[in-house]
Amino acid sequence: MEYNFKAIEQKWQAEWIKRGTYRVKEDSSKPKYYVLDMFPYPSGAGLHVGHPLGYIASDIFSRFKRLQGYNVLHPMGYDSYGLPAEQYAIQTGQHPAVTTAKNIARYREQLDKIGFCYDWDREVRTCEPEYYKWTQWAFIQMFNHYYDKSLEKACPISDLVARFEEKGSEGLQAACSEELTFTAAQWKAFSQEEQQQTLMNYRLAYLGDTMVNWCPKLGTVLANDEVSEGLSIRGGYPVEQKMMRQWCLRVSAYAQRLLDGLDKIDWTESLKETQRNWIGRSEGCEVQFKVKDSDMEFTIFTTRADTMFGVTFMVLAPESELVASLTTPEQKAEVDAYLDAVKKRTERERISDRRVTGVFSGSYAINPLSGEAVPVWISDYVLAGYGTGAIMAVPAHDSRDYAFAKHFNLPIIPLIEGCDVSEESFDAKEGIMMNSGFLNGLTVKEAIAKAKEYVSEHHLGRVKVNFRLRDAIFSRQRYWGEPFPVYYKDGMPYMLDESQLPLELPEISDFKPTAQGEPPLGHAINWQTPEGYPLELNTMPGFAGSSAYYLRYMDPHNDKALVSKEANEYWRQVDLYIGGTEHATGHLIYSRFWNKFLFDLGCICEDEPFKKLVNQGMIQGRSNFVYRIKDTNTFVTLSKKDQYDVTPIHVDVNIVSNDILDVNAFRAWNPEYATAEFIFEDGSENYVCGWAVEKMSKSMFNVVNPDNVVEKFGADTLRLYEMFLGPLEASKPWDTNGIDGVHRFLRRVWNLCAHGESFTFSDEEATKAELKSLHKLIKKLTWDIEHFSFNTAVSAFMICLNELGRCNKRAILKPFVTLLAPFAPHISEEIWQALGQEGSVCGAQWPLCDESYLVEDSVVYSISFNGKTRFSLEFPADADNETIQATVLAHESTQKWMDGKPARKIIIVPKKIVNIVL
RNA sequence: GCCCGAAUGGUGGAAUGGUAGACACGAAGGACUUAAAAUCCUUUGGCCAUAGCGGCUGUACGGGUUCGAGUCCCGUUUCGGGUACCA
Repeated sequence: MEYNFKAIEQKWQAEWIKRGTYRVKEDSSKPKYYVLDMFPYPSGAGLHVGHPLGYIASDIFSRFKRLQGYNVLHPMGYDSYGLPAEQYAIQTGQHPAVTTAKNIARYREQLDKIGFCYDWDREVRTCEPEYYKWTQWAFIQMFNHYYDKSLEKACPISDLVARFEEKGSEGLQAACSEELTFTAAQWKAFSQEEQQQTLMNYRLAYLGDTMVNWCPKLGTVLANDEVSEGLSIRGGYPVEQKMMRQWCLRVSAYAQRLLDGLDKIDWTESLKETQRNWIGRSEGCEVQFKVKDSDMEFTIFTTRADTMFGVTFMVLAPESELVASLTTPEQKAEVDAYLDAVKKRTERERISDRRVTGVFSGSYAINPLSGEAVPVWISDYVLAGYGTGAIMAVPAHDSRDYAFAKHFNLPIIPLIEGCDVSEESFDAKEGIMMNSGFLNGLTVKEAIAKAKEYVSEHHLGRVKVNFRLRDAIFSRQRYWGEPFPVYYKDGMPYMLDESQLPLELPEISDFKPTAQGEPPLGHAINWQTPEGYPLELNTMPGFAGSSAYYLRYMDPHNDKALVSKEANEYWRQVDLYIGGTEHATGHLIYSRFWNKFLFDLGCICEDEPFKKLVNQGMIQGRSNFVYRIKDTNTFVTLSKKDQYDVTPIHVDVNIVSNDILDVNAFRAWNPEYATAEFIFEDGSENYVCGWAVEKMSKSMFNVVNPDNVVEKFGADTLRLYEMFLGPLEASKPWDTNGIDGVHRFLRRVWNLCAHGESFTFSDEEATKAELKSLHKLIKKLTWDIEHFSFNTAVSAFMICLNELGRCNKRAILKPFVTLLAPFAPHISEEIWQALGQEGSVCGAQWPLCDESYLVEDSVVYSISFNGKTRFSLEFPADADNETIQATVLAHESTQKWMDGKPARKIIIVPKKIVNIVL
């Protein structure tokens, strides 16, 4: 009876569906555990072998927890709104809903073949109305709330209105776009429109004029995390800065809580650090500078208040509103020319070309500490969006200011004793202050504190904490996304009533912007409320649907709430989240924000969504090359390629096995190579290919599809092999060179049980040695799985099998297949059944380790001299240190090595080592 | 530039400060077989020795702590990831 993995896997996959093996219900009699994968965007290319890496790991973990008696929630779904489907629609005219459904079906088929234990009854798709109803609902809630900094939580906007009616803006501590001051009387005198505009300044979802990343090629704005180095992540098109009126989420209101929350969760330090940098808290102060010969003043932000005596000029961002008011008539022409030049440069040019540019505004500012007047410049090295869009420049102690000062010949005043600023600035925050009035003689740290104190006491400014984290731009000028539950009346936005949700995405046939430049929804017929008010034409971005999907899995069919209180209080939060690091500053920030907001509303009971997070590494492609001798159709094997003038050519990795080319398949691969000749390795008919690690992509012919692997070796082999490849978190190339090893392992397991045409098992009792191997395995596996060390776990099975030899005793095999079940569920089920066990191995009990089997009878000690091993001696396991010492010292080899000298020290450590120091 | 992370045989990779190279691939040799596949056995870091025992050396490089360092500390190099005028 052969190991017919194909038949076995089909049989059990069908059986699991029939039995509903993986269906899960809330069950208060069992402890719960929630294991989640980052749900995929179903792309047209299907899954490649890199995608299932994390899914396999989480599947093993889920099955393990289940065997340990936990009630495990392990769902899967699709992030099914997004740009690629829409780009494809523009190119081909195929409706995104159609291609998305097709892609999902393909993904499902591929996932099913791998034998995952998902509860598919809980599947969610972000593009379905029953799902995005709750995305829209959350948006309405954000619109109707503001963030109260004194209470450190979101509060209803009606509270804010009541407050304004009572005492205006006095004493208000709320997250806002700009600080406003008005009295209750003024508030009451505001027109309806003015009141609404004022409230917009505080809402957590607000319509704001902001600098956005505009991608002309995609015809939409993008969030900061959707742009990298001036190019869009999707498609790699250039992005430019543009002022637009957009829906935004006030994520920045939660900056401090997002930062503090990191200390409470079990994520890798590096990922937390990435988030900390992205949030970018910096403590400093705002200082007001008066403009010379004018009653104007402006505010700057600095973290180095100690360097105020070294300010030799000021710089404004070109986009700053101050530019217009501070530019003098004489300088106007020059400034306008500069602003024009800056505007023309794309983000990408600004990044690649770091030339120092700038222009003098004509105005001077008065240093509030020294009273001196310094020129105000305008330069694009100052960003409008951070701090106040204006800085004080201290060229001696800031490298950017230094470069600017050198370029424009501005003075540089050193402030720290002994520093040399003739070649470069001294940026370090250390040393003793000089040239700094009342700060002289203090260390930099002391000076920072003192200067801050001085500034606040003398009302020159205030202590301020700034964050780098920006509000999220939430509008996309695209079709394939959630419609906003928003309509406009007299130009003002209003939210639909909750009873009108979901607002379904209308059908359109043209996915391009309208002739008037409106988003594609402008093509929709009757896109208005029943009362005839026009609906919002933008749609929500990709991260909208993925920000709370983990909550929906808890209660996916509830049409009364995102998640019921009971379901949420049972499942609470994701215990283990597995996914890639690429979401560190996008999804993983937005989800935390969204979760904290819902927590503030009292909808959910946990403040953080993902308790533990594990990042799986990327699987890269391993490309193969053949070497064609120039101007011929002859190909030369790897070891001889240097003897010829050759061109390396990518060859499809699917016709290469262990780097050996299937030459017939190669001839058939491409008509061009039909008549190819080969120069083989010496003494064989083998053509050996070269290889390189590259990104997995179609153009490199290195994409490996999991279906092909399943077809050839079976799902159990794929699962084991992906884990065996190396540590889960490490990036590694896909390389099938070792897959025979794990496949052989499974066949050996099979062959233990299968003899001739049936299964035979021995009923004999297990020997002590067999039990020892088994319990060693139990102990190691339990530890390895809990620590996500799946590669060593797979090795542990192989070691155990080597030790067991040909043992086919039921007493050993039953626990063995239970242990194997999380890794290779299909073969485990088959053997479980053959053993005559009831039910499914998935419902069995994880075996417990009996440590007594692991106790050794005797222990071999290595005897070392000065740390170098010289010989070995065997002792009974219970021998005490004194006996060991005495025996070792009396041994003739010891006498030889000690050569009559007394030992200085004898160290016996619990690892079978005796070390003698001479 | 800044912040992380890594570096171990021909390859993927093991190793709570305690016999480095587990496990697997590949390779070499052998058994079985008409043959192939499959299976099984032996060897496999390097150098030296070899009838046999064995010896030396070795975890990117240079130092240090320690009885003992792949592991901890300091410095250097290389590679990978993140981020970038954030004042």
